[in-house]
Amino acid sequence: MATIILNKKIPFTIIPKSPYNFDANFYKPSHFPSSDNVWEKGKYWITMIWQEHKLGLKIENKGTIEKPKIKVIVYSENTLSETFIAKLIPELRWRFNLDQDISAFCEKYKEDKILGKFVKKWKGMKPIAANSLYETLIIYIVLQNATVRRSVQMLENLFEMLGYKIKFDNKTLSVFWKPEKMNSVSEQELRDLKVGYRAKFFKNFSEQFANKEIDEFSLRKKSKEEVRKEMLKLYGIGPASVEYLLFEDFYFLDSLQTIPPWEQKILSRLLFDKELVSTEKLMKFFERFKGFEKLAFHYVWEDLFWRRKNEHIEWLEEEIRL
DNA sequence: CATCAGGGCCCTG
DNA sequence: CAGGGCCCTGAT
Repeated sequence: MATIILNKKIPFTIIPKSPYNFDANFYKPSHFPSSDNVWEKGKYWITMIWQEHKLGLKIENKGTIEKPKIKVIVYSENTLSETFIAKLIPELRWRFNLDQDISAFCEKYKEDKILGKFVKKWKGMKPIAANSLYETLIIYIVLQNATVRRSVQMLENLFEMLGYKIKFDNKTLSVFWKPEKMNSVSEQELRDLKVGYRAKFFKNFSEQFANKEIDEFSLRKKSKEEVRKEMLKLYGIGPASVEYLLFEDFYFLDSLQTIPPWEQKILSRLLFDKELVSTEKLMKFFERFKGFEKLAFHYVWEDLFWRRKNEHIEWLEEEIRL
């Protein structure tokens, strides 16, 4: 696959709502790595396919948590019009969750005996989608019933067959494909990429996206229960995936209905120092953060994975099967 | 070498 | 509502 070089660039500055924690938002250490994005402290690169254009985004932190400011450079192959950029900006504001106000949460729990230390450490951290809904669904499917290594392998195999490589700002990254493209290949061709039974899930929802039966933009305006209902209709999306979607992709901060087995094991150790605590008890633990149950979960969860970058946590390593 | 479970979900009974 | 099957892999 030939690498497409992106030479044209358009820079601009955008201001997120305060508090906004650049590094904790653009980089989620609990996520598995994907070649469509890369993070360094204060910097982030991601690819995007938007209105037929393959874009490279370089995003830099130029502010602070209290006074956030972000510099964006959009790289492209062809010159982009002003109207294109004008329409792109609101999408970036959504994808990187620049407008959601979480100051009430940070204020309320900064002295909390459980959450206080996490809020102090990660003030301004919130969910960000970064990818489109379609791309996120692909990621959630490769996550299912697989170890990290295999999830990475499946996604990279898919990139190789269906995606593109672009080079900008000295980074070579993958770009996702459009649903139409995945819909046009056979189930067997997908299976050859070692995605197993997931092939039929991919085919199924790629077709729905290609036929415009799913509209991400109207979903964003719907209530949590409506989104849940719509997403559960998708073949291959069940309770665990929907739980993640509601928070990470639709930004419902209170969405905590189920705790999947892997999360259950890790939270049991982390919060209760026990092998296995019932999901009911774990859910009850988060009840005190009314309206912010999942955001509270996120602070505790990501903090653990940030810690993992610097210290060796034996029991955690055993749960993260590579 | 064989067996098994894994960061679920679907389908059946 | 419980439980088997699904794909592929690495661990045992």
